Amino acid sequence: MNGRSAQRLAKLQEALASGGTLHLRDAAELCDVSEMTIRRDLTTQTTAMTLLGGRLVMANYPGVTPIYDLTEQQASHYQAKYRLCQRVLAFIEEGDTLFIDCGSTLIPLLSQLSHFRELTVVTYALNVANAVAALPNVRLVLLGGLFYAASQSFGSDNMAAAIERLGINKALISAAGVDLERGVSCFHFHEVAPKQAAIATAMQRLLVVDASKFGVVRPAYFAALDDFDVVVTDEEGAPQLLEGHDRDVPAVTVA
Amino acid sequence: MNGRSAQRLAKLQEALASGGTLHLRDAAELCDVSEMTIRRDLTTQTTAMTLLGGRLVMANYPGVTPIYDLTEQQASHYQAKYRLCQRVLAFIEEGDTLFIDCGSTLIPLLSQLSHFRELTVVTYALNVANAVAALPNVRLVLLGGLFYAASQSFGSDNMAAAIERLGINKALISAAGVDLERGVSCFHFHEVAPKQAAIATAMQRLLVVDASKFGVVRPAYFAALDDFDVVVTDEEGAPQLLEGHDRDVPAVTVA
DNA sequence: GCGTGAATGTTAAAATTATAACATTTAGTG
DNA sequence: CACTAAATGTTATAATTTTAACATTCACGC
Repeated sequence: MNGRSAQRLAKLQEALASGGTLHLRDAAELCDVSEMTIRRDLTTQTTAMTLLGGRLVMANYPGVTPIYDLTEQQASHYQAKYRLCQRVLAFIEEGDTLFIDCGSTLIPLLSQLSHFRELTVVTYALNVANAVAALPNVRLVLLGGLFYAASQSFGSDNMAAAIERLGINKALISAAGVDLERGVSCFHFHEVAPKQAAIATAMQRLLVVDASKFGVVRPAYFAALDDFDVVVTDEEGAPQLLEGHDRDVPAVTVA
Repeated sequence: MNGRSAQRLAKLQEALASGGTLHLRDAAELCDVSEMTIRRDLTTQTTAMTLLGGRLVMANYPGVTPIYDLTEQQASHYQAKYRLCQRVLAFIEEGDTLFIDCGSTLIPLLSQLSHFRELTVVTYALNVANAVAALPNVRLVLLGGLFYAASQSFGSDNMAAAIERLGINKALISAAGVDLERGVSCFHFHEVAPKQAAIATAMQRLLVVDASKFGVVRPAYFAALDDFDVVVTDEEGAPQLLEGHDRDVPAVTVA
């Protein structure tokens, strides 16, 4: 509705672009208007900024993003994820070189890695890289390429080759679908190459999936179930789902 | 001092690790204690979390980090950076493939890129990648490798080769030191290869430095001043510093 | 079991932030 | 130049968050 309002917001957004927060007071001063005007700008226009306790922040930054505060249900859903990652943690040893897959499943694991003395993490996901970059005791190797926003990860021609050059100890792989007959699958085709390369090189292969993925098939197939050494999941019934079909199946660990 | 307190904070930190905020109310519920106890945990123990307007956030996340709110001086210092980037913006054209260097100099530029229809950004810096990842209209190519926390950037053997395979239109290079005689330098040696490769391949080379860098020499030399087509800087006196030494010097643009 | 001190809970007051209502200024028009 | 409407400022009030003080519970040694 108002050009000047948009200009102010743009100016403030520049100020925040490099990270940080701006107190409403300072924002008002910077634009030479009253605090109330900034408040109104924020409610009138659509903007990527939010007011959080009197401070202006970029709403789309990780660490602020879900202003959809974790409520009870989400908190309990988080509990499940957390337990899953706790179980994964038991497989990690001092000095390991871990391949960590994209997606949100393995994110809760990352901050736990601070308890080790020295680790190396190899990943092709931006959200994983950001979490690991904050850990001083973990060496981070990011496999770059073209960015795919949908999975917050990178893809490139020679990613498989790059992975195979690394001495990966344990591959932690996530999936969107796991079916005994039709194997393990994900949503995005560019994830297939890195996943397969990691499975091929790693000394130990862990599939980390919550139970909701069982019996589901997704567009991009990337492995058979018995390509994995261990399946880490979170439901009591899961082992039965996988066993007794007179097939080779990996050991199943329930969180 | 207290094990249970530390445990609670750890639990909360897990919850926040994947990004987002947690209302004090929910945090208290999650730990099954009163809000006051969480408050006390936060003040007693040293933690990476902060309370921001009643919400728990990871203090070390970009977008929250400098709780050292931008005050007046910082805001004016920001103004300088902002003007510098505004000047750079004038060189960018629709459809460009930009190489964007690491450091903080070019960060304010990135949110401005949303005004174009289509661009491609090539970088080896994590902070640049994060800012660009949020822009739907910009293709992001991140050159990966081993992460160097000091410069928030990646380094690898074949980075130069990877850069040379890309059709880079304009290289936006930053520096920590610029000296007419002793050339352009930076702090970290792993930055030399990507910078040089970008300078070698790009069709147009822009050196973006604020005036405080003139006359300064840093450990890692990476280019002569006349390797650049344009120098973008922010002080009136700068052009004179560079001209009249009967040498080839690039065009200088003052913000 | 009792006493002790740390940990936690509860409550009230202070400070801050958010909202709403109304006043004032500003830019544009006839 | 007066009129109008949008934009902005001002002020009061409500809601929320923070702080401080004091009460209660819990764990542990005697």
